[in-house]
Amino acid sequence: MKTGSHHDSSIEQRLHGLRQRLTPQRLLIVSVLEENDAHITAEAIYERVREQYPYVNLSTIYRTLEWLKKLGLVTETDMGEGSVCYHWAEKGRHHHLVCQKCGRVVDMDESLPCSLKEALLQRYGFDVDLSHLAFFGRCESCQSQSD
Amino acid sequence: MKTGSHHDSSIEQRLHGLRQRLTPQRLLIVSVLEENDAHITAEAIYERVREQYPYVNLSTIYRTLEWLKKLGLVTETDMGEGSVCYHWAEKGRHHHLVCQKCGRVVDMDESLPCSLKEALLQRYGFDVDLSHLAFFGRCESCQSQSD
DNA sequence: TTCGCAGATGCAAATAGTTGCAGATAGCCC
DNA sequence: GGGCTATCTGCAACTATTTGCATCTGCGAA
Repeated sequence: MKTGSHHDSSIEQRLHGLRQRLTPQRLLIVSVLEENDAHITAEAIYERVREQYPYVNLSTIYRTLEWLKKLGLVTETDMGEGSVCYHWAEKGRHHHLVCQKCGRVVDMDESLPCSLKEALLQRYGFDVDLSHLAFFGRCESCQSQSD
Repeated sequence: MKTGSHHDSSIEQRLHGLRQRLTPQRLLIVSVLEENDAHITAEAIYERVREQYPYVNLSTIYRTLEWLKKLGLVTETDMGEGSVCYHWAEKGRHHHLVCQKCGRVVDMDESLPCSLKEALLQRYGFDVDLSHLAFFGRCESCQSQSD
């Protein structure tokens, strides 16, 4: 299933430029991720891809997500919900604060993690890859309550 | 298998004081963790406990680790090695910087994460539970090298 | 346009961790 | 010391994810 040149997206061109193979499965997985504003699980991507490509295998989804992660095109976050979440990296870098009491998720921008990153580079010479962090704890409403 | 009173450790007394059940399995798991200075996986704890309690089940190990985590007696860290690591919480709080290139692990004390924690409390009103963090990236030696 | 091959995929098995259920038991109360 | 019960445990099944292997295929080179 080779898309016509007039359908080629910029991501296809970029991947082609990086000498990466573009299989039908990969193109579909990438488009599901690009179209998805929220985080998405591997299982949900699998369901979406199967709509157009019924014989795709779940292990291919996982392998492709790993490949995209390695290329820096996707970020992966464990929100503590039992499955890891994925997010198209260009849809904005941010992080999360997950309340362990009520489950509320507060988004956090990059400024504080960037400060930490710079401090770690200074102190330890270590260059942290701040892809997509999730910190667990208690939100404002749940702090006064005990367990 | 009830330990004699002269064998009761302070942790047994504390757990008893918290109205927590002390089963033979739990006592053994706790002692393996207390004796272990480094991080340890669930599987390794299982092997150690089986030496003295052959019929213990791996699901009991996982359940007990979850219970100890909830009590704040153990911390859990994913060092990216395929299994989560556990550490007796009183053996010192620290965090890790894991190099994705060479695998080297740099220990980090609490001061920088504490700064982040305070900043998050100020900015978002969110009280982060800094139990045992692991940040991934590149160490000093591996930064100049490409993938 | 065809060919060859490095790498992708599907399949099934494996791994780390979780869960439902029935039976066992720690420990409190009498 | 014995009884009772809430909770723990072992077992087997399950889930999310990874991996080995054989076959397929994207795509660059001729």
